[in-house]
Amino acid sequence: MPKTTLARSFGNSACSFAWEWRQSAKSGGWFAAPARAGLSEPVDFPWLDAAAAEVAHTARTLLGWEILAGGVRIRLTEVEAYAGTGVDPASHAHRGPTPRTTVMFGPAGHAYTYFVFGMHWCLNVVCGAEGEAAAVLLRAGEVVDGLDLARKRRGKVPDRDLARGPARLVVALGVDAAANGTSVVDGTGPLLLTPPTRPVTPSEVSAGPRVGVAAAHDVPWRFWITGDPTVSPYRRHVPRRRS
DNA sequence: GGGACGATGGAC
DNA sequence: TCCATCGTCCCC
Repeated sequence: MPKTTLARSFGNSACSFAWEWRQSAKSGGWFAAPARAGLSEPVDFPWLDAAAAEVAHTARTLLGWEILAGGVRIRLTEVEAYAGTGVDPASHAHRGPTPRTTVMFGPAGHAYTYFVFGMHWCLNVVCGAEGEAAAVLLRAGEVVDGLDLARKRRGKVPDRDLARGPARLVVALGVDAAANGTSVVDGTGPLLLTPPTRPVTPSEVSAGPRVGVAAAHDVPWRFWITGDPTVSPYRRHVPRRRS
């Protein structure tokens, strides 16, 4: 499936909606506000292009979609958008392709997994045009099926915490590096992404800065279902203490 | 080849 | 608030 088709299919889903982006004169930070129906999406980021903005659109339309793996089904409640080379300084693909980010530059609808802090795995869905290297980080969700299995994998934690955070979500799904580069849309890999059982409406969605990123820390490309208990807490980037 | 640091999570 | 722990990537 071509990348552009995948992105478009998300946009045409039941949870498609339009937003507009503005910069607050008071705080200087970016925020997103719902736009009138039928209004095309304005792109206000001076350092972003239209393709990059489409990643953010794809990310928020993924809320409510369900990711299935290893007998556990998770309804996505929190995601983040990351754009490609030379566009988004917070993206792994920002400086161009590397061995690690090869998958990001490949076909849409494939999983990009990466190892972080020497101990955790995180899961992205590649999207956008071929070579664009855009991806959506799956940050959190609600376990809607395979609860016992998820509990077994995550240990003794409250159910709301089973997939409350990108690394926790990966553990609950039981996936690792083996999923890297596999399709999440055609059933040939360990992961399968399916449309919402409970659609998410625009009024339910909040947007804000991405968690823990140092660069572009004010870009509101984190999207979550407002008030959902499975959404992870916001934490700003903390610079490493120098020895 | 060295070293700084991270799209985190869990213990205090 | 602190820090485990190691792959990645920049830089010398």
